[in-house]
Amino acid sequence: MERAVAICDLQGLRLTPIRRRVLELIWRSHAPIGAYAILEQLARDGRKAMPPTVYRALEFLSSASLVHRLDSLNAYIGCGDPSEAHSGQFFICHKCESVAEIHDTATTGLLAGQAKTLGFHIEGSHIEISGLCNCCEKKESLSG
Amino acid sequence: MERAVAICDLQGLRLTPIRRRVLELIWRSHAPIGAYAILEQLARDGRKAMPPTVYRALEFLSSASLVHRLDSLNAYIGCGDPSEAHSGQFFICHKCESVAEIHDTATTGLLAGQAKTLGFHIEGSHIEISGLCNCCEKKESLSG
DNA sequence: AAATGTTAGGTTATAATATAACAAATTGGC
DNA sequence: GCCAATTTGTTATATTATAACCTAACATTT
Repeated sequence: MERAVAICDLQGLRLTPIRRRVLELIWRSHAPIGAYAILEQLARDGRKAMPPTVYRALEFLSSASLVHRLDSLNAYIGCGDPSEAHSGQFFICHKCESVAEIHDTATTGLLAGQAKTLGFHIEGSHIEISGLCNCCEKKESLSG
Repeated sequence: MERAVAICDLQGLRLTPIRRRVLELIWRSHAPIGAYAILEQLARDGRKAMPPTVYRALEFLSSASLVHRLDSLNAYIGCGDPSEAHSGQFFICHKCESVAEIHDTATTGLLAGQAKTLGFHIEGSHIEISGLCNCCEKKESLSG
């Protein structure tokens, strides 16, 4: 959290109480969390927040690269390394919902090469891979 | 379309009239098309289809690899090469909505390597890259 | 042909996700 | 304090997706 504050300060961004609270909730969740789940949590705080409040906070946090939206899940996770450029690879376990985020420049590079061939100008290379994490796969092979 | 029919026959899948019609509509659209847009088209045909009808057809076509769902758009496109394994890279222009689909085994291989390091078992490697296509980027640079 | 099982489609209702539009409040600079 | 800009509140609604249950079509066996 301190890092998040520092990052915002550095860039002149305002990490207001709501935004900060949403960021905390995302970090505390061990799995990707959806907008309406965040809304429920805020309601427990006593805040009577409405959807736009949450979506605005999420948009702010996304554009500050403090969280990532996982399109395949309609859900959000904290960014493992906000200092990195905005291009990562996400390995999402569809069983336990854990997510591993890596930043592999070789992959990004290959895609950049393909893009060049196509004449395509990449703006955001964000990759979601679905499968089973190590732990869940072991469980599968036991039961199967 | 003939290919689609052939592929289904080969695998014992039933490309019923509705499924076939949905597939046609997806192919005729030059951009990714959403479920409710398909629904409207079906309505113009005179069919009074309801959402589940469309979603079922889409699920069938997806699992037969005849179409791909683009999570970042909540929309569908025809698969450029249904004979390929189910792992492609999609370069999506956020201006004109065109999509280029490629199957780069090098990229898939790199990700497989990363997955191995993580102990992750990949089940579907479907990559969506956002940016500007060649054509739209040129237009941008003229106006900017 | 009748009985049966399986797959596909129809129908109703509702869940889940996301945004538009406008009003009010807060913040930071002057 | 006052202005302008940004942030948040509020109401309403748009968009996307599925649950649950029923009927129809078709295939296989009897």
